[in-house]
Amino acid sequence: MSEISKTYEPQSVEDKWYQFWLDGKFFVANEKSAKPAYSIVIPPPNVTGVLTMGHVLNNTIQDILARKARMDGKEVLWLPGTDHAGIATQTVVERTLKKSGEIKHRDDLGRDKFLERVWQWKEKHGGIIIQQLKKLGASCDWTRERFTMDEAYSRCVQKVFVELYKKGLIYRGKRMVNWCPATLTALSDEEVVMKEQRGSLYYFKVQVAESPLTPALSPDGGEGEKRAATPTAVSLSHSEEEGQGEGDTSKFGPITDSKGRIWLTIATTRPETIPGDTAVAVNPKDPRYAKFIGQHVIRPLPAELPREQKLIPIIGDEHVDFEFGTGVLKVTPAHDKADFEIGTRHHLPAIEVIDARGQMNDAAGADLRGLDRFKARKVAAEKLAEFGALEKEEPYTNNIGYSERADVPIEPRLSEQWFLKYPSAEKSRAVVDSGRMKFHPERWAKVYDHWMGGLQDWCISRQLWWGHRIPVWSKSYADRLAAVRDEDEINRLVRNRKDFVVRREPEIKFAEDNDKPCRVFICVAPDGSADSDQSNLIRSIEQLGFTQDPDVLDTWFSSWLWPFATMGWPEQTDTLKKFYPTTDLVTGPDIIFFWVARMIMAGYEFMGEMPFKNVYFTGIIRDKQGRKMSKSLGNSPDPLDLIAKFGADALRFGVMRAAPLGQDILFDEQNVELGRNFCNKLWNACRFRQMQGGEVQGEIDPKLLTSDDKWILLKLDAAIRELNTAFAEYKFSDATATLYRFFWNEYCDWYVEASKSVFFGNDAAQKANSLAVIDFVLSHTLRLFHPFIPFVSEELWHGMGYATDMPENQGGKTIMFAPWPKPLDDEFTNFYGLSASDEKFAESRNNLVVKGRNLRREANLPASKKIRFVFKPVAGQMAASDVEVLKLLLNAETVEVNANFAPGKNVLAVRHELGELFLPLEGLIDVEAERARIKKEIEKYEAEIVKVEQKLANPNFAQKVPPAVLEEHKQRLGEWQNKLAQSRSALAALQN
RNA sequence: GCGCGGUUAGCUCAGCGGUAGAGCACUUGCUUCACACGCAAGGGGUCGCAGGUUCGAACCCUGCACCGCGCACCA
Repeated sequence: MSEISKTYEPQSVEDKWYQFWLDGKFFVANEKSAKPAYSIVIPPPNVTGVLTMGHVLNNTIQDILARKARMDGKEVLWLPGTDHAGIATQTVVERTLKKSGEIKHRDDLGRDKFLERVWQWKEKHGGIIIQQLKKLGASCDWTRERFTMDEAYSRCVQKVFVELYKKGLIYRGKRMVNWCPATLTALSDEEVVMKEQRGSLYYFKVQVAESPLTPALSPDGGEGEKRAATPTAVSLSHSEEEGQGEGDTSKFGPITDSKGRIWLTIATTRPETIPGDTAVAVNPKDPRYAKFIGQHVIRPLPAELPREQKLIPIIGDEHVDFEFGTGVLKVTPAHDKADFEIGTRHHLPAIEVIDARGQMNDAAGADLRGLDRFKARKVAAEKLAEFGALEKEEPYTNNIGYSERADVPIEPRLSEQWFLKYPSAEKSRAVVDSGRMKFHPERWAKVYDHWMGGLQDWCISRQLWWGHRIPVWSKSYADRLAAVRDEDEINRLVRNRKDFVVRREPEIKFAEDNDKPCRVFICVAPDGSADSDQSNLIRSIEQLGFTQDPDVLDTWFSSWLWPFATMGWPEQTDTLKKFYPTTDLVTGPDIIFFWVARMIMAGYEFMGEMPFKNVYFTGIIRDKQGRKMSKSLGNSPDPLDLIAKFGADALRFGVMRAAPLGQDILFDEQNVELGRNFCNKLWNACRFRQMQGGEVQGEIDPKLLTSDDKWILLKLDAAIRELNTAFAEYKFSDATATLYRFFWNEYCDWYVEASKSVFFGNDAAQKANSLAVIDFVLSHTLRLFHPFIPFVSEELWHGMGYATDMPENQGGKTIMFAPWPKPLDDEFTNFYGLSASDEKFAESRNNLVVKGRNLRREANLPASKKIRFVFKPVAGQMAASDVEVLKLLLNAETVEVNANFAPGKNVLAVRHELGELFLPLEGLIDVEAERARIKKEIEKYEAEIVKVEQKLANPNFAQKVPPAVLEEHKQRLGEWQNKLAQSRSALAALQN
């Protein structure tokens, strides 16, 4: 520290050291190192993203772990990179191009041109978040930075696709998917969030087509039928009075009108899908409706169809809950997941009535055609009302799926997509259940287990352009014979290759199926280079008329390979050998299914081993009011602004202090301010040391240790132990709290203040020894701080000269590799004669100081006024050095030690285990105030004594309590009684 | 509906079987020669409610209430 400024100025320090670390290649991991490995892969942020508070939390923790591991002597790899983030990036680029007026839709550019623009965007913005991480101090090995669309990475994705395709785990199917009408792509179940939505429940009636021929249709003639045929039930209104309360199935039921027609009432939230209904379902056990199974109803929409095309069957299905709604369910296999399943069970046709954009198509009929689905809902209800079929519309709130990203209701839609049956699921589930892989906090293991227990196949294809294009080429043939004509050529092309799969759909049976159309799929892993074998193969199959699937893969289909695809897989690289499985993964619980679970499965499937040993789930950062941080709320501070204002260390420290294990964090700028103040305190404490002059002192002379020296060494020891515990449990907020308490309260407030009695004196040997203690404590403390506040600790490490004291590779060059402090061992404590009684004495003396300061305050004497104290030791002598400390800390003119002091009038007194302290007031005291204070004290002591006495009086207590506890209580009682006696005599003295 | 968190000082949170704690905020006094991004002293809580276990409960058990989250959903 050549120039010693009064306050710490991070701006002038941080960039300098970051560059120094980079230049020194201190972040670079060596896979050939003999040191034990520690590794961590960054959760790759979106390539076009900017740093958020969530990133700050997450990456600070990773940096702390990485830096601590280096100091522990580990070979550390913290592997950074970014994710291509399919939908997010494509949307951003497309929106920007639209805004600039360049295009109206991405089709205007075409796929290749558009992708070119995305790449340009990536080159321009992709570096931003990386630069921001550097600002934060992240010690990633930037020489190994990866991107999920790097060429090598893409090859991994393709290889994985082929392998899973070969195993039959990836398949193509027309299924009900979550369709996003805004982004026009399918989504996985995980990308759908349920949201409450206010709407209406529409009740409408449909006529049973077989009525009014009722008598012939009911062979059994049960209860329900009677009701149906009862003339009193002709009213079409289901008034509320009819029902007998909730769950009363008599509330609804078939109704026969005056013409003998039977009507069923259906409740729905989506009348616009009526044209897509292909059945009406009732529960076969429902007495009201069971007899109608096998009959038909007349579907009211589209209205223009002839009657015979409106007939849809009434089917029986256990899925129908007869307590809910009217007990009659309309079945729309093409637009509802549950209905699709019913449709499959009953071989119902599926009629699509809503198109990809969420608009009604031709099949929806003349009334709805071309309308948006929500508009169509209103129109459909109006139409039903017009026909007299709408019985009522009541307000209704239900949960519906939203596209998480586009924030619009998803449309369940039948669509041909690629699906993955998850591999290695059992092993992946077991590894967490058994505790071999640890989750912190542990409770997430249960969430994980639950999800793993209900795995649904993963829809992996997306109708986007930005991403890994599906490596499958296909060609349709009108009949099998046409396919056979190409077969020889295909076989020739793919002979002796392992990186391909050929499949025909549907499977062809010889002879009889010859005239059915089929498709041939060839799945190839291209390697990207222009004149490779694979490229030739692809060229050849394209010449045969095969075309590549236009879809890309879900972003997470590349992310789930991150822990090994970034390390050179599929080669068995030295990096993989050294650093896989990784040690810790630090991420948010919101991507436990998206990412964590899938990485575990990929790890087992492709590496045969778990990808990480520990997973630390951070909390979610919220604002002061507990709201999630979001751009639209504007409640998300820009971490870079905070760094500019307070410094990166301050931000790190503040966030860590506020982040208890796995709990959400209510973030407030005050946290950062606290961090800033703390760094400044550290700075100034070091500055104080510098101002005492002299070289770094190495040797501590045990003979010259003061009680304060011994105390602070013991406190340092305690702090190291606490920190180690906190690290073992991933409790970073505990760690920062310990650092704060140790450094600010114990070291600065007590030790440094006490040491001034030495520095203001003139015993040179004693001064040198105190400096040696300070240097010992500070050089350890800076190391304890380094993982949390790397910049200021490095600055001070050099500025104080501690670096020069260390071997080159162990702190001599950088604090990054200085060894993590060990708790003091027996040899040390014996040599320096440290014992628990030293600790107790110093604490006791400090307590005496507090009491003395109280006396001064009670007497209303200004802190600056030098006054005389008299100390009457209870036994033996107090060391002169301790008396000096008393004098200094009490800001006393003098502390007179007098074993025979007999206080006269107007002398404030306080009794203490070390002795009595007197403050002669020479007539300045406010007697009344003092009496009031003592009376209050007496009340407190009396209350405490009653509490303890009651415990001791309980006969059970003495019998059942451990002896130590009993003894402690007895002692405590004695202490309170002593204090009480003192206060009483003090009160008496004042009455003189 | 099932599950998971939470409920402790004005605020944010520790404590998880033996004298209720921290930081911030608040009050008072300090331009004390490292630091006003500071120093010193202080006020403030029947630990959500009701039972139970125990010599003893903020802490363990059982219910309940409220807040938050996740999963599954019924039209």
